[in-house]
Parts: sequence; structure tokens; C-alpha cells
Amino acid sequence: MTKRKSNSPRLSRGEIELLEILWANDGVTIMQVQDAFGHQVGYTTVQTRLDRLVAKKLATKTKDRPGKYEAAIPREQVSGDDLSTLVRHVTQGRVVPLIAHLLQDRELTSSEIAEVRELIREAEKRRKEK
Amino acid sequence: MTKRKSNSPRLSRGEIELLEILWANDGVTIMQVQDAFGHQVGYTTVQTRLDRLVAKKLATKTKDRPGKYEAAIPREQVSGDDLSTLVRHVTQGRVVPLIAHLLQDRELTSSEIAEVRELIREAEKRRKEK
DNA sequence: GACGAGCTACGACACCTGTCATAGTATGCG
DNA sequence: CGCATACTATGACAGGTGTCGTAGCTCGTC
Repeated sequence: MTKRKSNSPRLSRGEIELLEILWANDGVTIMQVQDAFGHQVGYTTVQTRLDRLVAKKLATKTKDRPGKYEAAIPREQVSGDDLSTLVRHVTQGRVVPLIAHLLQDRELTSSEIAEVRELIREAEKRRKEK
Repeated sequence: MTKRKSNSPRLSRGEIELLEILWANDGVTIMQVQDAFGHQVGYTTVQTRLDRLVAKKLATKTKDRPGKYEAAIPREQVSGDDLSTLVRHVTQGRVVPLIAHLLQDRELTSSEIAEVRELIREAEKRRKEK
């Protein structure tokens, strides 16, 4: 079990950090990314990092003058993997403590609560009919 | 927003990988860790990595002949941080999709389902009395 | 006390990543 | 057209990490 999904690349933290920005806004210039970083890093630093992302096919860059970068891989492809890693790390496969954390961490809206209820109903149904 | 928690160190993936093993079994020899890695890596590789962990005070090593390594930092210290990073990354703070993923990823036992139900009830209660 | 097996200590090296400086190129404006 | 400004390309460098080889040390056994 827990088989390696070969199609989802192992991304470094830094890569994800960049991708996050690309996922959030599509078609971003170096300047905008630098803004997103609160100008803590130099322009060319951002440039280099983005270009390396492109070199790895994790992002694409358009030709227009302030070139725009876009993520070339969907967020889900990464998060699923990250998530299972986390589940494994944190609680050795037991999801309940994790859900507990999630539910307690913030105040949920009533519609969110309803959604979760629905999810659990479905989970139960799946279990029953197996 | 989301200010850096200075007390929980930013660990690299590799470090966490090692720590996972240390957390799971306490007092582990190099050999055992190598086993845990399925012997994909050389003995001295494991040694070096473990020793670097010790150098960073993330683990300790006993004096006995096959020296035993132990994690020097609790799992929770890492996981909370990881978790919020993940929540932020994956779904911009929306926990429901994450819970959905967790619930759909595996078959839950009926007692797990009951626990989650209880958690939802509590969440709702907190919401109401606010 | 000497030996050999098993551990440990240490050093080396290549690759990745974050950081940036600087040189080159294109473009809008006068 | 000629420039200044803005953007891009390229190269450099240091620190971290994964990988290991090898030399040195220790301890149980004869």
C-alpha cells in the first residue's frame, strides 16, 4: 500500500512557494511575484527561480514583453501527495486526529458544517455497501 | 498574517523522513534506519544524515556500542506547522476540500465515522454558542 | 595479548537551491 | 534615428543535502 505515484513530482518547498503564487493568479510577471514576496528578495532572484521552474516544465512563460509565468501543473497533483505524506507523518495513517485538528482550528460556517456532514454520510454509505 | 512561528524549526523533507523513523521507534541504530529505508541507501549515508540531525540538535545519540538515535523534538512541533502550511497551500484556508479528500481517500471504520460525527457536533456547538 | 568484525569519525563530492550582479537586448519617446 | 528605461539572459557563489569511501577505533574471542 501507499504506492508511489510516479506522475506527481517531488517538489521542493521553494518550488511550491512559487507555484502557490502562480496558482493563485494566472499569468504573473516577475514584478508581481516579487510583490507577492513583499519585496524581500531581489528581482533577479525571482527571475532565476521562476526560470528554473520553467526549465523543469513546472511552469510556462509567455513571450510578451513583461513575460508572464503560469503554473504548468495543477495544484491537485501536488496536494494529494503532500497530503498523504502528511497523514503518514503526523498520525501514522489515522485520519481522525487530523480531521479533529482541522475542525477545531477554526470556526466553521454552518454551510461548511453541513458539507462535512454530507461527506460523512457518503463515507458511511460507501462503507455499508461494500 | 500567518506569522512565522520561531519555535518550530523549518525542517527539510529529508530531515522529516528521518525523524519519522525516530518518532516511530525510539532508540534506533543506524542499521535499523537503513532497514527502514529498505536498504536503498548505504550504511554511511544513513550515518551521516543521522549525525547531521544530531548536530542540529534534532536528535540525540547514545554512547553504547551500536549507538542509538532518538528524536529530540516532538512530532507535534512539526506537524502543526506543516498542517497549516498545507491548508494554506492546498485550498487557501478552506478546510472542507481537505476533509473531503481525507474522508474519500480511505475506507473508515464505523467507530471512526462516529468520532468524526462527534467532532462535527462539537464544532456546531461551538459555533452556536458564540 | 593479538586479531578480526563491526562501528565510528571524517572527509569528499556533486547537485540543488536561494541569492544576486552584470551584461545584453528591445522598445517607446523625443 | 538615438537613447534611456525596462526587461531578459547568463554566470557566479555559498550553504544545504544525499551519497559514499576509507581510515581509525573497540571489543569479544581465541
